[in-house]
Amino acid sequence: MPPFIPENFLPYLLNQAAEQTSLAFSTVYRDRYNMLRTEWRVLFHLGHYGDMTASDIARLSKMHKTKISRAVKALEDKRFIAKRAASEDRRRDTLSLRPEGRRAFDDLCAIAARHNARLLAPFSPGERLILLDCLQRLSGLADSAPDSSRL
Amino acid sequence: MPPFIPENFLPYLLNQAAEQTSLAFSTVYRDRYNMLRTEWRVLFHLGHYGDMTASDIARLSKMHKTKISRAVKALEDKRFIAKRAASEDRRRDTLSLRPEGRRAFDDLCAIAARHNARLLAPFSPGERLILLDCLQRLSGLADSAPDSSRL
DNA sequence: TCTTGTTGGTTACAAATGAGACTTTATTCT
DNA sequence: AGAATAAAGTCTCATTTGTAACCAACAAGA
Repeated sequence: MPPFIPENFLPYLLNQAAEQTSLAFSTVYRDRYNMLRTEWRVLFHLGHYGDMTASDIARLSKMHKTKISRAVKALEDKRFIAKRAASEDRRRDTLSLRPEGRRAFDDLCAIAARHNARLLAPFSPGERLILLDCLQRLSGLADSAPDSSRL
Repeated sequence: MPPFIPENFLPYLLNQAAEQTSLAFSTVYRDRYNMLRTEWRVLFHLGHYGDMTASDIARLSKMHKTKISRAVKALEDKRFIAKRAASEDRRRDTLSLRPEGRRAFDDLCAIAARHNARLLAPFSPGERLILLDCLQRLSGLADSAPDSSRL
């Protein structure tokens, strides 16, 4: 086990890495679409996984529901997404991307993909595989991902 | 290069991993010492690297100076650290741990080390090496670490 | 010396967040 | 059916954070 120094303390290391890697991209969605990170995340979930309710997003992204509620309202105001009452349960609203939101999603995704590639570029393919795998296990994202349950 | 899906997007992945891994430990310093994360970080820097000024901590940790200023004040109120005017430059204050702060640091460090070991336990030694190395490179922490400049 | 610019640190105000109460609708149990 | 419980989502308030202005001390140049 490596020695306990700041450079080996995972919570600290992950936080720093997260901030460093998020910085450049956050200016993109902020400057281009005046979005906050939570809004970009909600947009991303809807664009990637398709229509879903706020609580679906909460389960997937592990964000608190109040954060999502606020992001949804902001995205509605921007005309990026639309709400419609979910078929049976009148408590739920199904969220979906409007054409304008789809365009923003496509645009941002292209930039995000490039950004991600640049971030991963310094690592060897083997390192990339291990890094991503470790992070997925640490993040607990695989636990609730919709795709993994369909295997 | 891996496909661009949420589970491979580093900023998102790192954020989720950071939140997951920080959660358990944040309750420790909060419940035991009523500290915020920024306070724990400042305490940690002083405990690990020795006396330094607020701007030293800012450079090392890449935290904004207002955050540090507030954390320093809170730690002073808790009697964990003390300020004294830095020798020459009367703008700077050298920060140092009081005995009480040292005790808290030792206590929290022991718990943090155990926590870190538990987080790293699921990975093989090879994975650990690569994970930590990748994260250090992504975090930019190595850039300004005082030890690396002494090599 | 007297400006001009820079740095360390604090303060003030606006914006974002978290925790929990609250409303409405669905579910379960008797 | 009626009461109790739970879930989806919103709202409110206290806490935390970010941005920028600010003050004091230093530094450099005319």
